[in-house]
Amino acid sequence: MSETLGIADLAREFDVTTRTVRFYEDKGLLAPAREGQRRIYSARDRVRLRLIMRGKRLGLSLDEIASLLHLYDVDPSEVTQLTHFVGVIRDRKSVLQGQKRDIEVSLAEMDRLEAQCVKLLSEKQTTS
Amino acid sequence: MSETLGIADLAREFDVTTRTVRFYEDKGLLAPAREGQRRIYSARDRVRLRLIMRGKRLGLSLDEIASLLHLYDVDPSEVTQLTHFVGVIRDRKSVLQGQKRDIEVSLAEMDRLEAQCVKLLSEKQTTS
DNA sequence: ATCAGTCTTTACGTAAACGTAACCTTCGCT
DNA sequence: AGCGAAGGTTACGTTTACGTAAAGACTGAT
Repeated sequence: MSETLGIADLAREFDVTTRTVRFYEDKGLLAPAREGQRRIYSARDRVRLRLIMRGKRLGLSLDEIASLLHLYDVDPSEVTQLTHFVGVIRDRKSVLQGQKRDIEVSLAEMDRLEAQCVKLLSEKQTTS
Repeated sequence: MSETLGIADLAREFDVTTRTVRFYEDKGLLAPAREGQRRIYSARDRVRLRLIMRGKRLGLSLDEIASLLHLYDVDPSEVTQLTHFVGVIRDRKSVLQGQKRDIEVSLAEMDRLEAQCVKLLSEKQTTS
């Protein structure tokens, strides 16, 4: 019983298909080790897949996710790179803050709608 | 200078193409009046398009947006419809709350990364 | 009248994110 | 040795959300 993590294990853990995992590898989002032909996934790969899934829930494209993942890989040694890096991060932050606002607005609307419905329902109840 | 709002006006206002606006009509998301052949958009159409754009920013598919828009149209007279309606709203709310959480986590990570970079940059500055 | 500009319908093209199918290897059993 | 399960590659199919092009209609201005 080896502790190596195969593709099926990983897919099961994140509730995706093996096809999806291989597709992400084609896209350069994952780069598992190989034991002969077979893919072996490390803890780092799991972290990456977790970030990918979060990105997807946020509505990012795989390309966008790829560039975000790349942020974590860049060796932060050059000042120019670092400066650019900070810019990219700030851009993403403002996008995320905008999305958060949208969500809060939508949630408020939903609360209003829900309250209206509940009220209507309770009225129907009492008159029945 | 008529006050009627044509497709180009609407498209410009929301920074989309006319193709997109017509596409949304095909999908049942918009239903503008007609003056002969030409589409005339009302204030209600503008509100709808605004909701559509917000849905898109939240990563919803057009089909999901359609069903949400439909929620606003339903005549809330039937109890069964109302009950179902409330269920749909609560589902969407939980999805949005999850997304909000994801965003907060991501924002925290970005803050961390940004702080790291700034720190590194200031170190490079002092040693230059 | 015509001519540019704006609108219409119809329809084929496309990029993204996988699904699905076909076919081959390898490993652990019995 | 043979068999099934799991993993591999290759490649075509599918859906979504439009882009883009073709070809005709209408409308105001010159």
